[in-house]
Amino acid sequence: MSKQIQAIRGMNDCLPEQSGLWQWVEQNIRDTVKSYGYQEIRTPIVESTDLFKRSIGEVTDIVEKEMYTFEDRNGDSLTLRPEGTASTVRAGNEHGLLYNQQQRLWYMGPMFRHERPQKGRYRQFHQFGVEIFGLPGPDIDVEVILLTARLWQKFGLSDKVHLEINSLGSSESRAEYRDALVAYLKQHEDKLDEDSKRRMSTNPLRVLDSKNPEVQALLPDAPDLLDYIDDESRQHFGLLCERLALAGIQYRVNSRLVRGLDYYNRTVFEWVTDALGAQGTVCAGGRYDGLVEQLGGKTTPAVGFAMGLERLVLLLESLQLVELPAEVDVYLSLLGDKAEAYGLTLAESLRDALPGLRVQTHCGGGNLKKQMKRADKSGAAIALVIGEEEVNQAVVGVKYLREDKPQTQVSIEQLPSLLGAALSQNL
RNA sequence: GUGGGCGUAGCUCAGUCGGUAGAGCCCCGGAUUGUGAUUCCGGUUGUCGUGGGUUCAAGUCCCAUCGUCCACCCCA
Repeated sequence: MSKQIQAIRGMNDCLPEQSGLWQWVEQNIRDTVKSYGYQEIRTPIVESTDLFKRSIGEVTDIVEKEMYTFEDRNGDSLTLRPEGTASTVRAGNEHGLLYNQQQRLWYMGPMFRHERPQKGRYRQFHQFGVEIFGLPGPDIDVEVILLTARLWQKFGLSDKVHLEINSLGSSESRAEYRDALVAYLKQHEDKLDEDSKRRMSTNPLRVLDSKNPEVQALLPDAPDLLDYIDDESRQHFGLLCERLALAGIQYRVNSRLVRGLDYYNRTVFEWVTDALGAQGTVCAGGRYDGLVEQLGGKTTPAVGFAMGLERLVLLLESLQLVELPAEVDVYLSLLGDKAEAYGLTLAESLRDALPGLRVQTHCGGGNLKKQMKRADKSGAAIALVIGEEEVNQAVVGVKYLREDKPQTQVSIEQLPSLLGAALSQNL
């Protein structure tokens, strides 16, 4: 036997056992964004490397060491997208969707980051995201948060996640704060660990969410981000908080919440769970009013978020909140050549008569015992039994696999209405 | 990129002091000529991740390597 080829590290197969839950999640997401009037945008998985360098920030880990970057045959540097916002903005600029317009867009699909895999973090992972353009006010910030809250509701996760919000202010006030923070940290440099010292030069704000207790101990006396934000941002943030409260959304202001990506300003938020180990952020986003211009478009306010679908699915699995219906409603057991030939066309006519009915036809022959085992395993509520007798008399045996009802025999004519009534909940 | 745990049947795992490889589940057959899920009986399943080393002898000890999981970093 030759050596088996395996999937690439950190890239997972979605097996039949899991695909049902994934489809359920995806369907709920599609229904939800539809109910807000958002439109889908689909962009390529591969983009110019420069797009991500310019948007995410040159010195972020994502760009420095986590991108799947390779050369095209003509020497261009291409990258498998590590997130969805940059591509959306690129497409929006390229097709004139953003200038002087309002857009409420969503996307869902695979993203790629070359990190060491661990629970809730994979090299190919999937994100659902929303990007809104042309709306500067806190009202739309509230709307996208409400949309996420509605999703938790649908998923039965409302009491498993909590919302943290913050404002980063304008890019100017953020820079001011950054200087103040660095000055403070410099005074206490002897107490900082290696990571924090490194962050001080690369992304000082991220020292704020260090997990090192000694570093954390320094922070209560450190300058507070919310003291530094500009008046307009303060007002924006005040309205955001007010309207969230009005909408009945529980939140916690966390003035140490910063986002890793460079392009955020003003509102940032995170939905966090403690049920996923170290990767507790299941959804995160914020405002990025400068990015469209940074990528060559006209100044356009924007806000959005991304949700990690693996984390979401992991959460749903671990809490066992979702009970999916069986994949099959009716299993057709066929005994003998005559019944086998007959069965395939009968199944087709049932699918014609009852759209939505899931019929599985037994293939491969075998005795009835074997076929009933298959029927049971399929999850079907009803097994139809057809042998030569039944074909000759134009009847079928109807056996109920999930309830205590005697097996009956009905004519072919009556079968669709009987199935329709028996399975009305599923159809 | 750094640290730690784990790789034995399709799956979950046991395997003592180094002495010729085990269980449960799954699957298959039978008890029941055409009736599942329950019960009983029988059966199949192995490059012990890979390569090297120590040894009379390695699943077991040592080294390397690959894979995987968890954590750090970072992020959804």
